[in-house]
Parts: sequence; structure tokens; C-alpha cells
Amino acid sequence: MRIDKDLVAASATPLVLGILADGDLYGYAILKRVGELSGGRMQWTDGMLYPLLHRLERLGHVSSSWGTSEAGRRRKHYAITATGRAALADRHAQWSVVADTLRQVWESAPRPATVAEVWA
Amino acid sequence: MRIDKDLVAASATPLVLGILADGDLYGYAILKRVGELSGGRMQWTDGMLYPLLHRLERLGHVSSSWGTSEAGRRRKHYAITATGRAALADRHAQWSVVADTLRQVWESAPRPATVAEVWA
DNA sequence: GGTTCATACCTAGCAGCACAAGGTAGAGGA
DNA sequence: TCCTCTACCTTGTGCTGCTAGGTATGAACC
Repeated sequence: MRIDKDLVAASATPLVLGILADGDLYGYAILKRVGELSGGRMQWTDGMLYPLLHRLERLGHVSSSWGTSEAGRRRKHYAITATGRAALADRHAQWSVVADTLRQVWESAPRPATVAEVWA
Repeated sequence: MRIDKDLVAASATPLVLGILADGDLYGYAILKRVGELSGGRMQWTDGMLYPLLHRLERLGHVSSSWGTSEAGRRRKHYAITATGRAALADRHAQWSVVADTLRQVWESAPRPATVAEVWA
């Protein structure tokens, strides 16, 4: 499943903050966690995650600290802050508004034809 | 309610296509319809809608034709195409994937204890 | 007649962000 | 030795919403 970039952009911040709200994690593990949670249907690139984490840190939504794995590899651990939790709640509310609106058009509209039907 | 621009970007295409799937409409009316459907919580600017409509037309997802209102004002009517319906179905599927994933993190995240739980 | 508001369309310039592609580096296995 | 996985980072490109403008008509009010 290919997710359009604008939808990735819209969900990236709430997803990262939501994952971190469940417990501290490091970058690479967040990448794997997104794959898990979506059943493999979402596959983020690290090229979008790391800049996002830096941005969230600059905004004060997360804090970071360097650590080391048992294997001796360096890891940068991220934790959500109080500001981050507030931002998460705000994003959640926004998402609900948009999701409610979209549900209305999808319910009222005749069922969209599937790709298979169009190409049949 | 202020909706972040990335969430606007993610929902704009499916919303317009969904609205047009329910019946032909002209640009300005789409703007008003979004406000209605969202209970006034979403307020699009025309500066984002018109370029979006032109883009959707260029992609073949909608078609347009000039008309005139009873009052004599010129209006550009838009209609969804078969390709547009396919794109809508695709966006709908993508949205579901992301929404399912987000629901998981929001459910798993710790939340304040309810009064009932505190007294249990 | 003049002013203001709502309707109805359009565009240019700016800023933000995902993505592709590339780099650095250590650990473990074939 | 070489490859893969882990684990982090940055640069350049392209797309897109937003701000801020512009154009034009009709209706309501003074």
C-alpha cells in the first residue's frame, strides 16, 4: 500500500507523538513500530523521520538523550514532553474534525467505484 | 478550530472528490459546502481551492464547464470523472490505513483514570 | 449616484516538508 | 573479505497550502 506524501505528512507528527506517549523509544525503533502498527502497510523512510524528530525537539515536543544498546551501538532516545502531549491532544482533535467531515461525504456519496471496476 | 496545513493538504483532494461524487458543483459552492459539512470547523481559503481544482482537472479527475447563475454571474461547474472516482476510492483506502494505525496509538496511550476506576 | 458587502473567479511569491539519494559507522554472519 | 542489518545524518528537488493581492458583477443601503 502506497500512502500519498501529503497523508504521510499529516499523520507523521501525531503518530510519532502517540508512539512516544506510550513509552520512550529511539529513532530506528519508531520506524519499525510504525510498520508493526500498520500491519506493514505504512513504510516510512528514515529520511523523513530524523528531520521530523529534530523539528519536534526544536519545538519542545520531545526531548532526546544519547544511549547505547547491549550490542554497543549508539542510540538516540526520544521522550515526549508536556508540551508534546498538549500538541498531541490538539492534533487528535483536528484529526477528529476532518475524519468526521470525510465520513459524511463518504456516507452520503454513492459508493465509489473500485479501481478494479474502473479498469474492468 | 485551526486545522494544520498538512492535514488540510491530506484531506483536500478526497473531500473535493467526495463532494463532487455526490453531485456537480462550482468552486465557490464547494468552499461553502466544506464549511457546512464540518459544522463551520473547517474554513478553506479560495487560494488553495482553485489551484487544487485546476490540478485535479489536469490529472483528469474532474472536468469543468462554464455556466451562469440565475443572477447572471459566471460560474465554473466541476464534475467528477471515472478516473476521479477511482482516485477517490484509492484515497479512501489510504485514509483507512492511516486512521486505523492512529486509532491504535491513541487507544494504547495512557489516559487519565476515570472516577469509576479510582473508586473500584 | 456612491459605497459596501457577498459572490465568483484567478495568480504570484513564499515557506514548509516528504522523498530520493547519498554518506558515516559498527556488529554479525557467510 | 563481503554483505546485511542496525543506526544515525544531510542535501537537493518537487509539490502544495497560505498570504496577499487582482478582476468583475449584483444587491442593499444611504
